[in-house]
Amino acid sequence: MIALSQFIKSQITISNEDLDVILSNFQERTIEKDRFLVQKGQIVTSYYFIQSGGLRIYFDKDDKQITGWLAFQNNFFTELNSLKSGQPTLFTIQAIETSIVLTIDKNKMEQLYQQFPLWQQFGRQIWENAFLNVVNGILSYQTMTAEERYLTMMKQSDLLQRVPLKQLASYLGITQSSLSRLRKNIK
Amino acid sequence: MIALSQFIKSQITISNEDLDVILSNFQERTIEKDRFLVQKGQIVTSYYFIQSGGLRIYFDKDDKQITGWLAFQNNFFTELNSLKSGQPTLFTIQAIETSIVLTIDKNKMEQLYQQFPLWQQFGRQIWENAFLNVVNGILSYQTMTAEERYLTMMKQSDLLQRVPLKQLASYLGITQSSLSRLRKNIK
DNA sequence: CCTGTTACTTGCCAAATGGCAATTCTAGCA
DNA sequence: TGCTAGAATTGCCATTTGGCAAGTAACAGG
Repeated sequence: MIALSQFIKSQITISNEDLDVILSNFQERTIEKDRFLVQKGQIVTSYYFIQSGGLRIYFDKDDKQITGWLAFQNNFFTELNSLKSGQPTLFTIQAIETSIVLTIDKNKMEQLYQQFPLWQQFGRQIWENAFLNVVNGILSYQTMTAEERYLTMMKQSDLLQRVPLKQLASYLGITQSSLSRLRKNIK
Repeated sequence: MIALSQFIKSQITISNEDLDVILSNFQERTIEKDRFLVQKGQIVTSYYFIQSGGLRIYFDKDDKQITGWLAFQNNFFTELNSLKSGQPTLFTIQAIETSIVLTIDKNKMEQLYQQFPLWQQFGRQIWENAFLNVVNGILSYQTMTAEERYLTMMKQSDLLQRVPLKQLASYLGITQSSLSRLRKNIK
């Protein structure tokens, strides 16, 4: 759990003892490429830290899958809607590539929040950062062409080279054919 | 500050004594229609609760203003990028309509976080909710046409009736003429 | 009431994107 | 090696959106 330790320490100043208590609440889980961390209909009860690999979150619209978000290693991730509401999620979380995920139950998380005020601060900062990321996503729709969004996205992770085109296309808000044509122009 | 009290109580269970201490750190400020709460180049150091009215946040792209987000009464709001980084903001926050805003300095906020762990929880929940809102915004770009986004947006607040068309257009990620044409079709 | 400014609409045409289907490419597997 | 299913590309055409400029409407100030 070195990656997670470092990540936490980059956000808050915490003693090793407290850190160990916190880390002991995480469980390691390996998700093979293309397999699922969460499937639609399930109730999401955990937060996830991506130790290695990458995940995509998508949902079914009509008969198509819409990729809503992509997350890569060293990030926290979950489907917050279901987690907060306790309702079954509409989303599926799938591994882009075999990934190691550290999971922590939301009840444990709440418990740690109470136990360590510093951890509550950590949680707050995580969501502030997540918020900033998503806001940038919105801005990209308001100010960039699909082509610019594509180029920007590809810089995020070289994992994306191996993601099927149609998954990327729906993430960019365009169709597979359009993305294919865009890509031809770029070359 | 009744609106704020109610808002806080809807999020956390807090004693009236603690609540009073917290409320005493907020300052009321009235922003006339079209005037600015924050202007680009300033360093944002406060969080804002909109007691009444509505605000828009925009930035200059080339010679145009891009409306990045709209916020209405009973919501917390700030430009988090500048607030967290301490760098001058690229954004301007303007009153759509004369608004009463309760401001709290980020240092005071941090202090309260330390003093009341419950308040830290409040802060976390605010950002979780903000995150959810913005994620829904992203989804609307991935799954809805500009027309659907327009109709959805108009349901948010009747304040929007009075917002100039071009501000709405940039928020939707389209041009003013396109929105004008859309609107004609809808009628 | 006039005037100037700003907001909004519209026409024209170009560019971007979508929808659909046929074709080509690719990678895994018998 | 050859087959096959899924992925990606491409062609054709319709629709949406953009860019620009001209025209119209709304509104505030003198």
